[in-house]
This record gives sequence, C-alpha cells and structure tokens, in this order.
Amino acid sequence: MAQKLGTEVRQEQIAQAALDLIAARGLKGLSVAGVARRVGLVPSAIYRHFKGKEDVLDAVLDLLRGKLLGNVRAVCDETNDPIEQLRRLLLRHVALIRENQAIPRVVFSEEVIGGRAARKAKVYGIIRSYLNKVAAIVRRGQREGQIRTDVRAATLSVMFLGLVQPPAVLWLMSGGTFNVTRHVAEAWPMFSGAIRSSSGNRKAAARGAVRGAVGKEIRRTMA
Amino acid sequence: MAQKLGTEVRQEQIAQAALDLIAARGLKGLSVAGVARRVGLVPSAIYRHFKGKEDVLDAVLDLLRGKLLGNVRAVCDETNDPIEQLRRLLLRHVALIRENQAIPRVVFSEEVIGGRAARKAKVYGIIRSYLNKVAAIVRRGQREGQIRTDVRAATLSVMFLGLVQPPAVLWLMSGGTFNVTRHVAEAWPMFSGAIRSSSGNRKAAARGAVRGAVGKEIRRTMA
DNA sequence: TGTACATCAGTGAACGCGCGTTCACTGATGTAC
DNA sequence: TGTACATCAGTGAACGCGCGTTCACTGATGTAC
Repeated sequence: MAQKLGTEVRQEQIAQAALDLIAARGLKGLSVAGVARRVGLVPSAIYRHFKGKEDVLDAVLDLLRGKLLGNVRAVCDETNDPIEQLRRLLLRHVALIRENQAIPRVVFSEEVIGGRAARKAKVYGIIRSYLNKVAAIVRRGQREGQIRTDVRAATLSVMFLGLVQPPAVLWLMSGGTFNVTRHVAEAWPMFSGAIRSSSGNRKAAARGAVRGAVGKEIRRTMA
Repeated sequence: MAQKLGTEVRQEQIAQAALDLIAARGLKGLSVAGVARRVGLVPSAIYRHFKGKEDVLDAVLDLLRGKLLGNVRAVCDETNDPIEQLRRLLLRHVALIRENQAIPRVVFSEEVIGGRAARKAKVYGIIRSYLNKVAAIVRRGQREGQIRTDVRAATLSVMFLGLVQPPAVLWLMSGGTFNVTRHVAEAWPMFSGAIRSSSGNRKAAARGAVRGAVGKEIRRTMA
C-alpha cells in the first residue's frame, strides 16, 4: 500500500502529475489511471481527493493561471518601462511554453474549445485576465507617451499574443523543428518599432498624421 | 434501405458530413455513427467507403487544404499589388474561419497536435504550404519595393498569421462574443504600415537606418 | 505507557457506457446472353 | 424483351477495448481515556 498522505498534499501531486501527463501526451492522453500511476496510487484512490476527472482538470487550469499571471507580475517587478515590460513578457512567455507544452495543449484542446461551457468559460477567463494585464501595460505606455495612441490597447494586446501563438502552434506541430526563439527575436523589433509613438519634436503633429492615415485604412479594410 | 450510390459520391458526402460535424461539435464530437446519421446511412456502411475513421479525417483535411489554398489563389487572381493581396487574404481568411469553425477546431485539436505523427505532419504540411505562399507574396513585395527587406519573408508570413489566429481562438472560446472583424480591421492598418518599406527619396538611407536599428534590437532581444 | 476507537487514505474487483470495427447476409442495379 | 448472374452498397447484430466511476473492505495513524 502506498504511503498515506494528507488530501492537500495529494491534490497538489495529482494536479502536477496531470499537468506533466498533458505536457507529454496531450489532453487526450490524460487518464485517471495515468495520473494515478505517476503519483504512485491506484486509479480509484484519485477519487479520495477529487470528485472526478473534471475536477482534476480544473486544478490543472488553476496551475496554469498561476504560471501565466505570475509572469506578468514578475516583469512588472523587474522594470518600469512599458515596452521593456512587454519585451520581457514575450521572452518569458516563450520560455514558459517551451518548458511547459501543457499550456498550448490545454488552451487549444478540444476539451476546452468544444467542451463544457463552464470549462470553456474558465479558460477564456484566464486568457482574458492575461490580455487585460497586457492591455494595462500598453495603456500606461500610451499615457506616458512611449506607445502610439491611435490603436486601442485591447487590440495591441491581442496583436502581442499574435507574436507567440502561431509560432507556438507551429512548434508543437513540427515536433520542435520550428524555431520559436528566432521568430520572436525577429518579430519583436518590428512590433516594438510599430507600436512606438513617433517621438521627437514633431511628436504631436506626426501622431495626428498617423491617426488620420490609420482611420482611413480602417474604413478601407472593412469595406 | 438507403439509396445505393457510387463510392465516389459517398466519399464526398461523408467527408462533408464529417466537416460539418466537426464544425458543430468539434473533433471530439466526430463519431462514425454521427457521420453516418448525417449522410443517412447506418454506421457500418461507412466502412464500404473508408477504411476507418482515420481515413475519414484525412479526407476532411484534404477539404480544408483546398479551402485554404483556394483563398490564396483567389486573391492572386484579384489583384497584383502584394500588400493588397495580403489585405484581401486576411479578410478572406477571417470569413473562412467564421463560416467554417471546423478549421481552427481541427488545427488546434488534440488529435492533430498530440496525435499520430502522420496526421500531425499532414496538418503541418498544409499550414506550411499556406505560409509559403504568403511568404512568396511578401517576397515579391520586397523585390518590387513595397515591403521592407530587413525582416525575412518567412517571419512576416508567420506574423501575418498572428493577425488572425489569436482572435480566432478567442472567438471560439468566447462563444462568438469576441469581435474578430473589428480586431482585424484595427490590426491590419498597423501591420501594413509596419511592413511597408519607407518610400520617398531618402528610401535607401532610411532603410539602411532601420536595418541597423532592427539588427541592434535583435541582439538585445536574444540577450 | 498502554489500549480501544474513530478517521480516512488506499485497494481491487466490478460495472457500464461509448464507440470503432467486423461479419454474414440482403437486395438493388447493371450486364451478358 | 426477358432471364440468370455478378457486383457491390447497405444492414443489423455482436464484439472488444478503453476508461471513468463505484463500493465494500483494509489497515495505518492519531486521539481519547
């Protein structure tokens, strides 16, 4: 018989084991038996600590939320410059995904995207929190004059996500061939250049001109 | 007994029914029985036309490849300006995904990302073909002077994908709440502005300056 | 310090459901004669 | 035009596998007295 441990300890172990299992085999490969084996228990023992498989998955989502939002907090502690915060967040995000394939695997999984409404909402909530924090950084940059103000912060935050997400998917699907780091290293300078407000003496005038041009483009795009 | 039809006809019907089913309920909800019901057959009848469920999925992938690459061909026929081609491709892509939720659902699915190597490779191949065609458009734009040359075409093509992919995921997860069209309409002007080569008389000089700056940024980003 | 008892984490057998797949059979359709 | 035959799409019953979940039972641990 396996050692008897408190339910809090087991819950942590189980959630972590589930996370590892997802990282290794994907959400589809997440089974109660597999988790139990990793923890050194018998499948039915899992039910001493969780109501069922669904609850285990919820615990995994909580872990992921912690990791994602933790990154945001970390970069905010590291520096004060909004653009520099974004750059570091980007690098951390890439590192996080590399070490933890479970994140994209969960976010993009069927269980989540096509699954129960409650879970879909939970994952959406996590991503929204993340995006909102990114948008807050952007908004501060806009107030303080480093970031252009003719594009909504919400839009910029989703574009920011667009720097990592496609490469992450390509990386997963290529089995590690696609070079995420290289892509990000090339894409970030262009992105950061594009979101910087035109600085210098003609600042206000230039910004006005750009805003007019973008507005015209929006009307064209939607036509 | 259902009407007897040729195997080619049935194969098309079955692939289309599978596509519809995926769009409605996700890949997880794709069952032989479900497909059979939609076609008006009994489950075992499917095996007259496909070796098994896996083969049905492969047929679905072929359908998707056709739709994706078809869009590229269409925009190349519509106009000659590379940037305009990209803009139209973006709009078409959004429309395609809106009408056909099956695309993101398949691409992001477990079956694909964590599934058999052969299928993963097939989907990766489809996306690579798409990206390569986008990169070809970009490269032409670079040769002809409309698009900046200090960022690789491959990188720009992945960034292009980054304009749609995150909003598509958010749209799916939010159950249709997230406004993809609006995001794209706002993101495109910024993107197209950022990829345009600085035109005018000081063209070469400006480009040289930008290239220098970007190179410096790359070294910083990777540090 | 020792004994009885309550608690509760861990066990293993068994159940049931969904689902992909097989197989012998049916009967409609088109062709050869 | 009619008849026999071959072909092959469609049928329904049954199988088997994986897997989540249940349940009565065990036995280790800590507490009360």
